[in-house]
Amino acid sequence: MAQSDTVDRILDAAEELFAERGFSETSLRMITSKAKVNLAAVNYHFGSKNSLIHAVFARFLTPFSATLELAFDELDERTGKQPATLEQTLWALTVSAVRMPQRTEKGISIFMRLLGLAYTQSQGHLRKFLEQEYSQPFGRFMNLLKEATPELSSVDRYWRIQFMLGATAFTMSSSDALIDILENKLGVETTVQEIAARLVPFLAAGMEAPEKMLTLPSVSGASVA
Amino acid sequence: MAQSDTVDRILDAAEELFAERGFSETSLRMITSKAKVNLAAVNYHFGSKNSLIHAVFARFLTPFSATLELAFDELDERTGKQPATLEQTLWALTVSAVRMPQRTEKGISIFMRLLGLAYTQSQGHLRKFLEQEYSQPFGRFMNLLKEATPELSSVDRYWRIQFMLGATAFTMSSSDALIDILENKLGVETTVQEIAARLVPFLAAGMEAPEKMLTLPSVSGASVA
DNA sequence: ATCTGTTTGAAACATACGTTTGAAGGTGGC
DNA sequence: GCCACCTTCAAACGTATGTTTCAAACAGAT
Repeated sequence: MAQSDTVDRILDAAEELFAERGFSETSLRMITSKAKVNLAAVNYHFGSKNSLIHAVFARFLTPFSATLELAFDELDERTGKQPATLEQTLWALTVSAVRMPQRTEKGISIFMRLLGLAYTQSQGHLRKFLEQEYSQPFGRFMNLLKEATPELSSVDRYWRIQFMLGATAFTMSSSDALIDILENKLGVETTVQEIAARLVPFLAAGMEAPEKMLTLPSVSGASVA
Repeated sequence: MAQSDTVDRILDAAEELFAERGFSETSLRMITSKAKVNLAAVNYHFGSKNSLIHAVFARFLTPFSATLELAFDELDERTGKQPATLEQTLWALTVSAVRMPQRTEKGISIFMRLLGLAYTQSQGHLRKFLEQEYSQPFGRFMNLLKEATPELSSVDRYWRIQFMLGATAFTMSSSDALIDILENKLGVETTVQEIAARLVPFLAAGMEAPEKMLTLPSVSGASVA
């Protein structure tokens, strides 16, 4: 029980601290002291701080991508020959994320926040690692989106997918703070699951909006259709 | 020409590096060497690295918030007693951002990326600084949004505003990379202005989506409406 | 009980950071 | 010309970081 204990304690502490403070802002000493583990243990078990970051992601991303593949399989089966709808596709993704086996009660929000950080804090090594490890389910998701929105031009689809990713990553990456603000302002308590459930209709509606292109006034005289 | 030259050179270099790499990942030595300025100049002219970050934001946020107030004034005048529509409000914001006097051609994307970072890299001091300096135009924008979406519950409006902010900040903050990817994939060239023009209909549609709340399956049996 | 390979521990290493110092340059006013 | 002030410069300071070292502790097998 020696090894796995130390390794897991490091992963737990690192996961939480990374989610709270970001990668650069979290030192190995913070991690090891929170994990009640010797400083050298990180480099012994993981080799480097960057590899530790990869390990933190792999620990939840690998089961997640497996769950996701199953959900997509199930979706393919259910819809048969005709393509899945946009809401079905988004919902499959959401359900997979929410259903993930959680280590702690904050598991899901840590998960989301880390994904957001991965996208935002453009750490080159992390992006490379994620791309080469999890490109398959990602590509499959993209294909489903394409089939679900045949009326969109490729260019519009491309940008709207970015908008979706942004809305999701951004909101989820600050979900804790945003939940607190809402509680203080309106006295409403919220879970990450509820946020996800609100997000899906928003994204689907934006994705399926008519393709009217507005043109920007070049200098003056702002008028709106 | 001595003082202003050094100060501006520092601000230019800092702005670009912060946008590229984030705050913690950018050292004063990188900034001063890019600006071809002595290391001590930053602490001499700005006092500290944090104050430099504030100065970088103030330099573009102050004129922007002035432009924005004017755009909102104009909008109020044009719509008279009845509230502005959602698209009008978003459009006023977009036009103000795009019309900002640019120092460089990349000005607008740097501007967006920094705003995104400010939201994401939860640097306590930055958030505090922005809140107390620019709360007025922000609050005014929020009020316009509220008037434009009277059918939304407060909670839904709150979350959908976060979704909008996320889609915008995220996309704009990576706009350079995303534009490159699109060019390589589909051979289409894009400007930041075009992205903004595509963003507005997406956001408006998402904001005005019907408020159906989907419920998440707790354990198994994923079925979608 | 002893040996072997693995894991922990305290300490040190080299490096990078933000900041401070004090002298040297430069500039305008008198 | 001299003085006062502002700005630049090279160097150093103290601290924090990721990583390495090597001896001690431990575990399981023989």
